[in-house]
Amino acid sequence: MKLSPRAELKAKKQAYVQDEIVAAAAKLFAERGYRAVTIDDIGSSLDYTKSVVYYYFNSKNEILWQIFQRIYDSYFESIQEIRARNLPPAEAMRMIIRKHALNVMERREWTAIYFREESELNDQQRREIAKKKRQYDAMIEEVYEAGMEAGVFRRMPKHIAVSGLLGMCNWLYVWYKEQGAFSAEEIADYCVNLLANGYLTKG
Amino acid sequence: MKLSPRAELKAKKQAYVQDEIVAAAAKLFAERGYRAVTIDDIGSSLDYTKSVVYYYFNSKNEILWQIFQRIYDSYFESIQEIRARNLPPAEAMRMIIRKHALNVMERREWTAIYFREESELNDQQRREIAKKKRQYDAMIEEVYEAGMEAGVFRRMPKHIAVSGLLGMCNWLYVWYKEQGAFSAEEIADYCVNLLANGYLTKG
DNA sequence: GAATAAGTTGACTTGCTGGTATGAGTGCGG
DNA sequence: CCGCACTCATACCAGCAAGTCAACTTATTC
Repeated sequence: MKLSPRAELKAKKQAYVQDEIVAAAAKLFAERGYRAVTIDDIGSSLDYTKSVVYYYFNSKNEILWQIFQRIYDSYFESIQEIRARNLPPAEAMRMIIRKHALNVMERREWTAIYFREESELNDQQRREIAKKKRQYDAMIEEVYEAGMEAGVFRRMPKHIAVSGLLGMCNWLYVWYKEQGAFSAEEIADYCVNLLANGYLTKG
Repeated sequence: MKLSPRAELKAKKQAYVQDEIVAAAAKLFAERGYRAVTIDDIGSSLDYTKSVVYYYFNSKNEILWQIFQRIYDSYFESIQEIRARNLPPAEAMRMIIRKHALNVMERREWTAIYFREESELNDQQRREIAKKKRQYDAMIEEVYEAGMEAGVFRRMPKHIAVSGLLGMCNWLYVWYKEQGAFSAEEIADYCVNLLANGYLTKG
């Protein structure tokens, strides 16, 4: 599909402003919760009026939906990339956990929305997200299964294992602070180690 | 302070109805989010009118605050009790994790509210809860510290360790289903084991 | 059975918020 | 220099939800 230079320019600007708005909205949603944030708030935080926001988006829900899609896609790609390398399970799992933890910390706000505001989506959106979450988990469960078969991972229901492992990482969105004493990388490494070997020093 | 028999009866009934209302509210808040639930909704779910709810509570916030206090207290007591036994760190930590995980699963809905709706509290309430959360974590960090000094726990920043351990447990409120294939006890045991020894089978 | 207290009702107020209508300013293409 | 598309502001509306209130009903006590 060809676009006139004019239309192209328009598309580019619109994409830019949309990004701006989504980012501003995400920040506010994460702080105060979706319902507590008004379109006015979102606009004001960028020195726009409400109608600017409505010019770029049809509804508040549309903004939220964008956040969900973008955050999910970025998570999905990260894992896809690791899986594509066909590494042995132990190596793959280590990288997945590390990357997942880093993603959570780097995108704290978006992640918080992703986990907290699911009930604000409509039925269809919720179904879609639920499906994607299952896909994401399933990818990692496959790795866990392979690890168990290779005898290198603890034998346990893979769903519980993966939910547990990801759980520790996901929780980072609650307690990780950028200003903290440790960098995201350091924390991610601690998590990987803790999950891989446990907190006990046996031997 | 002495109460007349009449006042006593009144207090008893009020306490009962308040419990009912708080429980109903918690269920709805957990499902749909605090802001999305109206006082009418809460009342209707018990075949009361909105006015009845306002007869027993002064405001919507008061209901939420009750939920926060009650859930925190129950968590706190569990840990207090374990700590009071002065067990060796490895034993204590195992019991703490197990009990914490069980608490999360048994009180899924209340826990969800506790973690999701903090932003709906006012400043003073938020400060109070933040303080209590720090206290709770600090108790467990002490155990972790003792374990490190005894040489039985992996050396790492205790705050990261405890946040990680509790994180896996806290996340249960997201994925644990009562109807699932495994009981809360089984899942708690898997978590304890995974956290203590890691997912790798070295040795 | 009167007096008082407890509990309940439904209509009302009030403020807010998502979304719309309309039109004014701006700048590019011709 | 005109006209059109694009961008954005102002004013507005409809609906909703928290909280209030005075009146009413039901228990309890003496």
